[in-house]
Amino acid sequence: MKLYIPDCFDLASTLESGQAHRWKYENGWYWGVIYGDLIKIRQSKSGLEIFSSLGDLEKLKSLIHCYFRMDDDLDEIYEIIRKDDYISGAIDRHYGLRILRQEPWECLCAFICSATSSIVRIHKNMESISDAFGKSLVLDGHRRSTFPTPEQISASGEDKLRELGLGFRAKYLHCASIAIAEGSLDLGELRNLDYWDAKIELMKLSGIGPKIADCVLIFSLDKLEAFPIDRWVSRALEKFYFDDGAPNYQDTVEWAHDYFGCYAGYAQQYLFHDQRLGGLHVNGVRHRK
DNA sequence: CCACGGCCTGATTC
DNA sequence: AGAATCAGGCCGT
Repeated sequence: MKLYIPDCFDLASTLESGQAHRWKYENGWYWGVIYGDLIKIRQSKSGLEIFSSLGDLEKLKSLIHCYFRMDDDLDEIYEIIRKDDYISGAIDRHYGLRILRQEPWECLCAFICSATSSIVRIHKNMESISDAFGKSLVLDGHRRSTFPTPEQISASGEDKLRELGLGFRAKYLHCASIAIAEGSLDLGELRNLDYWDAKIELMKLSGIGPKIADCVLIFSLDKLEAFPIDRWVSRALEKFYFDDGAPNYQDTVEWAHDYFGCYAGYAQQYLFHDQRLGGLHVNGVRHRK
């Protein structure tokens, strides 16, 4: 299937800016599982080419539109957040990077796994969880698994998650799966709350602090003012905006709202990605810090 | 309110 | 090679 897309879209930087954790790049194609469907996707001059394991193309078309937030008017967003030369440079270097609208439960799990971990390990954790509990899918000889439901995970227990290599995060993930399976938390409902109220609800879960809550809110629950502050963003803020060190987490988020406005989260994603890439590669050579 | 140690374990660094 | 250090936080004290 071929899909027309807005001019302002870059598949690679969108999928490789650390928001989503189950995409694999191979020979020009990105492979991933969304909405219980294994798909492969690539970008060409004319649009997106997509192949699906289920083959319901009309449905897939609207899901892709939703997942990549094609309705976001990036040029308008850029205009609002382009407040200075630093953010402006980051925007220009990663033009077309979109925030994703991921499935909330999978997104929550991924960021529970992210605590003091590394990207590689998060990806492995997510694959192990899927392979252990999910449903098998096949496309062009590639086999992947769906991400399991809260019920599938809660039925199994913390020990199993530890065996899968989650470490101390196993308890947090297991608790979250129970909370959602038994209905004491409805992630989808959080879309109806405002940013701060939704954040409070998420942080009632053990193991979910302000940073992970912000990631779930921005990457899956439509709160584009969420402003996750991790090491990388913190580094960018101290380098460009706070000579004497950034204030505490919440005050910094409020500062971001005042400074960048309602799309502060988009600003965060560009700062994050730019900082991470800049730190990883200087003159094409990988180095630390 | 802030500072600190501990938590699991695998990847990366030295 | 083998040992240390670090990695997209959070919790309890």
